[in-house]
Amino acid sequence: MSSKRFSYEYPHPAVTTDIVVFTIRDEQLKLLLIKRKLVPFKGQWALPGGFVTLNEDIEQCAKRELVEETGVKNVYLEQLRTYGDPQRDPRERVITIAYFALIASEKIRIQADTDAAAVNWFDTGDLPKLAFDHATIVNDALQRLQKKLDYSAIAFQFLSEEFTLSELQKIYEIIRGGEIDKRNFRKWALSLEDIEETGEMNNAGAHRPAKLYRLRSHKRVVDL
Amino acid sequence: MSSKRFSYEYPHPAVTTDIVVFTIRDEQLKLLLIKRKLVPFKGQWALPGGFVTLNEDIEQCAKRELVEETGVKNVYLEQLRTYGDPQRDPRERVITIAYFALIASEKIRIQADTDAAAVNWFDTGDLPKLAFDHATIVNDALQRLQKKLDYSAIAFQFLSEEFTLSELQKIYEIIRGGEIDKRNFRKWALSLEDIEETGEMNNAGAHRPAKLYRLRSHKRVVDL
DNA sequence: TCAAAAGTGTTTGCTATACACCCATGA
DNA sequence: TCATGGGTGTATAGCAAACACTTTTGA
Repeated sequence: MSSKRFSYEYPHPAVTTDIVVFTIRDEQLKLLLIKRKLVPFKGQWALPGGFVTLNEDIEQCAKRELVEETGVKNVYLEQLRTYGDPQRDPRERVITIAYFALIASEKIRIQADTDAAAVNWFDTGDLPKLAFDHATIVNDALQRLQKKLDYSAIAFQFLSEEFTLSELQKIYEIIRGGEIDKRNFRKWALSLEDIEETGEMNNAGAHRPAKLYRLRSHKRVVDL
Repeated sequence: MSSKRFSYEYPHPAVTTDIVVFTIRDEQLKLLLIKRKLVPFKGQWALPGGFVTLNEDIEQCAKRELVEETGVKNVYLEQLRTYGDPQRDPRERVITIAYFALIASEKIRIQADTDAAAVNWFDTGDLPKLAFDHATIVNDALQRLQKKLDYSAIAFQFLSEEFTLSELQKIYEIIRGGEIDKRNFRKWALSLEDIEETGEMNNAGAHRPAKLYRLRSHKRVVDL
């Protein structure tokens, strides 16, 4: 059988990565999905991802798949969890390492590519039926995102280098799903060690211009 | 080649689980290691673990390997992280899903088995040189353990069903690596929703007997 | 009666929350 | 001049930290 060239003494599962990419846009938390071009689950929406090749690191694989399938790059990426139910893929045993990615919406231009028939952003409150166990993965990612808001500076990943405090507050409100008092929020934000004024102002709209801020540590995720 | 019976169209990495098992004993945080019987790293100390078989869930695999190699069962187990550096195993591409386990020291009777030449508990402050990238994995597990102390009831996993507040305090002191004020600690512990007196006392030693407590939720890990 | 661990409250500072008005700009 | 979002301070309550002595038991 010339199509089965890779042989092992013991059975080996296939290994993939899947990436849960979030952004914030139109005042909503959005999730990036692709429409599958191939079986199984052909035509259904799924997380971008794909098989780990033999000589690439798994994080590299996640980044590569993301570029290949959606055109998205330069994201904040962290490992979420590995899913290994023996039945999770109807083809063969596939273990997937899920990643969790955040990106500022201005940095993106998505485009469907080789393995995807379409790529789109979905409101996290209104997702289509997902292929495989991707609904579970998305749930876990949402929980992780919410928890991490409280003890890390992860929210800054949704903003560009320079941002106003109102923009930052909006991020927290959208992800937490509730209003936050403006004065208390600003007091808290300004007490963070690694936030600083740029000196510039954001003149946008018929209202008082807002001061611009940046992270001193250049958008690294910092434990608070 | 009769020894290579498993063939695939694309290369598949091997997948293992490795388990970082902690306990507390002799007032020290201890880690369970096995001495490798086989190459590579024959004779070196390593985390217990082994290959995922085709039809078992990865968590099942971790539990099975733990029993097989060390005789340890009924542990608290959670997934830590997946490690996939292409060079981490000299034999072939091996991706490992690391787990993180805690057990009360009284519940254990360890014993070396098929794949291990020896099994032993090591002080986490004084570990031998470890095989593969296991030193990295252990470090990650230690960090996770310390962080989780603050926002979960994970420390109870080190105790048996019934325990005294002094025993509980000791756990926190050992893992944090510092003394804690007794009155403040008790105030905090007793304010936890799911701790309750058993009514029994612990008459041990030439001193005042201590009240015994238990967790209402029977030692589930609860977010605080 | 001594040694050894169990048990017990109050004060103080910090941090989170609640809350309402003036400011600067463009249209 | 008006609509829009930007910007600011104080009072209160709840939580974390500091701190020392009495109690009960077995040897």
